[in-house]
Amino acid sequence: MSSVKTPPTIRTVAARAEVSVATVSRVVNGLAPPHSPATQRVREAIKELGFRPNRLGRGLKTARSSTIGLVIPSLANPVFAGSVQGVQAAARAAGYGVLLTATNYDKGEEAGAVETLLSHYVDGLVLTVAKSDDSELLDELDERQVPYVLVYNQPSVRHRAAVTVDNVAAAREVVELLKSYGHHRIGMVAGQFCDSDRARLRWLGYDDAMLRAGLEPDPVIEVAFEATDLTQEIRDALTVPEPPTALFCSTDLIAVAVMGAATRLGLEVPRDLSVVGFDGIAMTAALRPQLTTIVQPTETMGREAFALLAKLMTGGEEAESLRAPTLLSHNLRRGETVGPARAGKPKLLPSV
Amino acid sequence: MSSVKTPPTIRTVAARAEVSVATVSRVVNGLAPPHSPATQRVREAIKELGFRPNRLGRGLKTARSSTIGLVIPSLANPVFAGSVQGVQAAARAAGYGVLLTATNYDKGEEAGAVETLLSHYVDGLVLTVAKSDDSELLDELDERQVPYVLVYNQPSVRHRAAVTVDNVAAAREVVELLKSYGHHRIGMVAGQFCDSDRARLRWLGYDDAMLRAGLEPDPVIEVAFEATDLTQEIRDALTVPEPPTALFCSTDLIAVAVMGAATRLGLEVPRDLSVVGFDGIAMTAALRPQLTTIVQPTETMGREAFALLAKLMTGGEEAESLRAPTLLSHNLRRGETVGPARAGKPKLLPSV
DNA sequence: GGCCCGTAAGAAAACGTTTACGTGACCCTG
DNA sequence: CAGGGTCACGTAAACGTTTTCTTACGGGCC
Repeated sequence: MSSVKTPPTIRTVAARAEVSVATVSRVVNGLAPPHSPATQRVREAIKELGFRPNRLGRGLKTARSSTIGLVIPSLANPVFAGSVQGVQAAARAAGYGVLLTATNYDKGEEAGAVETLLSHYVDGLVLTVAKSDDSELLDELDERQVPYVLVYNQPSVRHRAAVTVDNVAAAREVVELLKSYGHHRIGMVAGQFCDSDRARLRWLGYDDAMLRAGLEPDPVIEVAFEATDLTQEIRDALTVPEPPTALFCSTDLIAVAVMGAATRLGLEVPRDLSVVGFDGIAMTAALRPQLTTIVQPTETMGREAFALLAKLMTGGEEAESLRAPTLLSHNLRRGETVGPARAGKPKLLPSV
Repeated sequence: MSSVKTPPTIRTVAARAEVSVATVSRVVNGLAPPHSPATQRVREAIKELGFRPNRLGRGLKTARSSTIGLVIPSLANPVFAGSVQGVQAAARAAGYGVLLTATNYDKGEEAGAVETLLSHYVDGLVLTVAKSDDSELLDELDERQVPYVLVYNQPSVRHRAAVTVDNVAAAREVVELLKSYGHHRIGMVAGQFCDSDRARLRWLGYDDAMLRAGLEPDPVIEVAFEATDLTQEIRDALTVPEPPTALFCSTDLIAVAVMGAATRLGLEVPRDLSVVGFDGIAMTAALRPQLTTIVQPTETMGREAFALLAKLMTGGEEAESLRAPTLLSHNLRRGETVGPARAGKPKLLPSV
């Protein structure tokens, strides 16, 4: 009665088609003569039985699982969700499964996550890590010859495969845009540098552009990535002798939080304060005022990353040449959150 | 030189500890006497060699992969990202890997995705599908005795495991809230019903509450899930003899788009139009005005779903009793997008 | 002291594939 | 027609585990 019928194996098929298992395997893998009578019978048998090769068996033999691992800081940030979507789509098209893990911006978890994935025998990894330069984790992957591609990380060492935008250049563009609107005091709000080398690179671009423009960079306002209420931080940043008239935020999520804080402080964006983000997550386009930000092609980055990884995994001769950062082009979206620099000091609402 | 050292197997360990492979296996699985000398030696050997059991080999033998499949419509909607995060965290804690697939709201892809996952020999599935009631896909899973748990879906048939909120009741609450603000003409903006039974249930609650309150339900304004510019649709909906003074949106993403459209039409929320969402995605709390919406405990739902799935997979006796929808409690967040019903007809900006 | 039972550990057979190697059958060439 | 070469297919040995069945070894009990 409750007999669970076990799925057909290559042997069942072989019996049905009256051939050997080897022949079935060859047909499945496209190594058999395409029109021989045996092949035909095997094809029929496969169809009739609904046979699907068992990946575990195959994996055991070939030492590959047709599965890749994907490590990201958090799904709460849509920018990562975008790349995941891209990786996943590309992987599925190529017959790969995607094993997902989030690290919650915790460096310790990164290593654990990778270890777990490797124990699942993934064939390669797509990673977004905190730091991509002097990373023990990446060093170890290099040593163990595990193929991997970084996304969003922009390593300065040349032998790591990565897909990203030029964070430094993009940040410079932002500063230039703000300057063209007459801003002189431009602040930067960023996630903790130690948790994200992206934040650091964006700051580098900011700093460089400020100096180049003859402006004095403000000390960076460091905030938690997931913070949703930044009222206090922004209030503090604006109650100084010469408060910034514009804030460049290292992510869109932070920018949205900053805009919320501004409203709560009685400021109007962009009249009293200009705000610029970085990432270009979809929802910020629907906001009023629409966020001015650097748009990254998140899904494309994911697809690109998988494509690269696929090449690394098949391990061609040219693999070495692939181990270098790929820079995709970004796009400065001119939204509605940047306006002319305000002249006087803004009046803040008292805190409740 | 380029010799890739192959990872240690159970046999390597056995040799090193001078025991049989069976003993090693037993130690690894905790079936060996905890203090026998042999066990000690095995433990040492494992540590020294850095041995990790090969899941493929194990899976092949035990017919389980300690991997589950996760199917969601899209990662672009943070509400799904939330549940993924929950599932993933719980799964990892339990030693399971998570294979992720997105269907892009495409019913055809659902079946394909599941098929792919099953070919990876996942032990169970966590699904968010378009329709959970008369679904061929779910019927087939039932028949094949694949353990699965639905998330966000709220099947009316009783034998399907699911974790969700009470969509109907929540929608009723929304209508009641709006009514308490004096709204009589309340419109509903929803994703296509055929693509989401959630949208349908929320409409059901809306419809029921309207009738019960003696109000006349408007015809639903159906929009695409991913639509970002709804200006035209909202304009049309408001240029009728008696336009709605409030719009209940079936998702937060739609609500944000509606608010954007309202601004573009020269309307101020909530003065000219009240807007309510559904989902409670984090960013809508940071928006000004803050969105009034039904908050679902997304991450908890994910965790809960995995917990349920785990029980189903170990297939206890009591498994049958688990196959029923679990309703988690939601929360009506009173934000700033609902105000008193506007008396006159709003003036819309002309289209550009 | 003989018997039985419980416990520890080994031998070996699976699990579902892929693939190196072998064996005919066939064709082509000289 | 002999010889070699190609091709289609079969045989069987892996891949790394788990697990059933044995065997061996000590005690405890009468």
